[in-house]
Amino acid sequence: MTIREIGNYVDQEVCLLGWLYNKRSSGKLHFLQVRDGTETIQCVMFKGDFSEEVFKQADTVPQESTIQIIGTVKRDERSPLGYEIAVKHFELLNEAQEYPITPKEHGTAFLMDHRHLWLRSSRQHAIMQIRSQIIQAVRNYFDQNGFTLVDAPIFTPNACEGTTNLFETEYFEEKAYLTQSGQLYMEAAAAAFGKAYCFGPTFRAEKSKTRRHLTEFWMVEPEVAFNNLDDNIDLAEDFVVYIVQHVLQTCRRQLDVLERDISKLENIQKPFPRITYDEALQILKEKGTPEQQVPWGEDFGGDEETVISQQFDRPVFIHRYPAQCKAFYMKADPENPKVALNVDMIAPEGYGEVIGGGQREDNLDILTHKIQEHQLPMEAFDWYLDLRRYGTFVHSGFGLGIERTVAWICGLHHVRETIPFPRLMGRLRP
RNA sequence: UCCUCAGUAGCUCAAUGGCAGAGCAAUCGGCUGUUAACCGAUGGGUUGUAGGUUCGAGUCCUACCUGGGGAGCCA
Repeated sequence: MTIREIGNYVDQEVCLLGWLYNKRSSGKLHFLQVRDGTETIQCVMFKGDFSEEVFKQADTVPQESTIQIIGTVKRDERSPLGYEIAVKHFELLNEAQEYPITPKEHGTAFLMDHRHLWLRSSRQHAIMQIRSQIIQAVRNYFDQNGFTLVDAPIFTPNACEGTTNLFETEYFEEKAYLTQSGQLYMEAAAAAFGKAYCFGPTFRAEKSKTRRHLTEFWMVEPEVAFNNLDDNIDLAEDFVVYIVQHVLQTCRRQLDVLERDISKLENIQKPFPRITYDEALQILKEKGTPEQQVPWGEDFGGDEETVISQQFDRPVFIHRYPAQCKAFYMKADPENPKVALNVDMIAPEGYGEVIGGGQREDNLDILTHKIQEHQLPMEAFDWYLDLRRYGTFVHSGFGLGIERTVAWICGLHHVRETIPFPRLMGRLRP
């Protein structure tokens, strides 16, 4: 029996193993908030039902002590869960030492130092359950739509985009880097399986300190043979709607705990607006401040993304950025080679870029030329160029950042709360 | 890397250059329906580190360390 399924046990006697989350006492009555990992329930003890010692003990149990409760499940409107347990038997299995996280407020640094304990708190508990459901939705979606899971390596011999800082590590006699994307490998997978995706951690050694950045984060990256840019956007749109609807169906209580505005999520239905980079610049011209006027050719910053996303009540796709600010593998638009066939998806409410992707360059000569142009080591990409030598094909894909998606769906201010043990610049512990 | 703010009790924060304090937590007592319960009492301090100015520094100055917020880059 877990508290999550307590509704099936009304008026029955149950045995509950858990931890004391909080307690209130009223002289002849104790109210114990007990959590078992699934939920928290109020357990009520009347003085007359217990010996002097046991009733006294229950009043002095420290927070987070391990306890066993035997009692009867009652429906009760006064209890937050709608049910409570009338306790018949109380046993202290382990008395906890003084618990550092109290029901009062704490600072971010203190909570992050105690992340291993903070995960027990109701808000963090709700966030992790939503994260788990988001990941389940990701897997369901691809599994049900003919994709094959193809795991990409974490050790890589070279930078696949070259520019950003990578974590370097020793690999026997040579240097290796922690992956920043599985994309190049997914292109190989698309040629082998048609529809493929990978899901795993990625690493960026950038010394960025913002609420949207982690040094280690999880990314899901589908890649599909014979999809062009429009097909790719269709896929991303369908995928995001599926994830949000799945969370709405499975995590109502958790969204409640987080006080998330559900109506904002119910809005997330097809179609999402699709605008070009040039149209996005036009929006900034009309709605942005003087500082937010981006000259053609430059990428948007967080503030600019927010201004653009505020014009819409659902995620917005921005496509065809200037090729000069995008990676070498992006295919240029045949109708205007100055722009790339890429797409970013900006989440609403200022949550920023959640998806980045596009159609890949499939021409051997053009791709070779671009690698030279970006001054990347040709030998590192020899295997990658093989994909254009042996049956090249139109293909597209994208990467979705799990933590930013969780932050958006949960309505959180900072991505550090969206992953169990965040890795940030200057934070490696716990 | 740059800009900016902060560091005082276990936690969150006060303290005009002049006696280092409150709420919560802890400990003890009270209360028969509490919802961050409430009421009373008790204990709790190398004011981030090193130096300097001053009769006197938590407070002013210098350097360093740590953390928060923001920027660039990105998912």
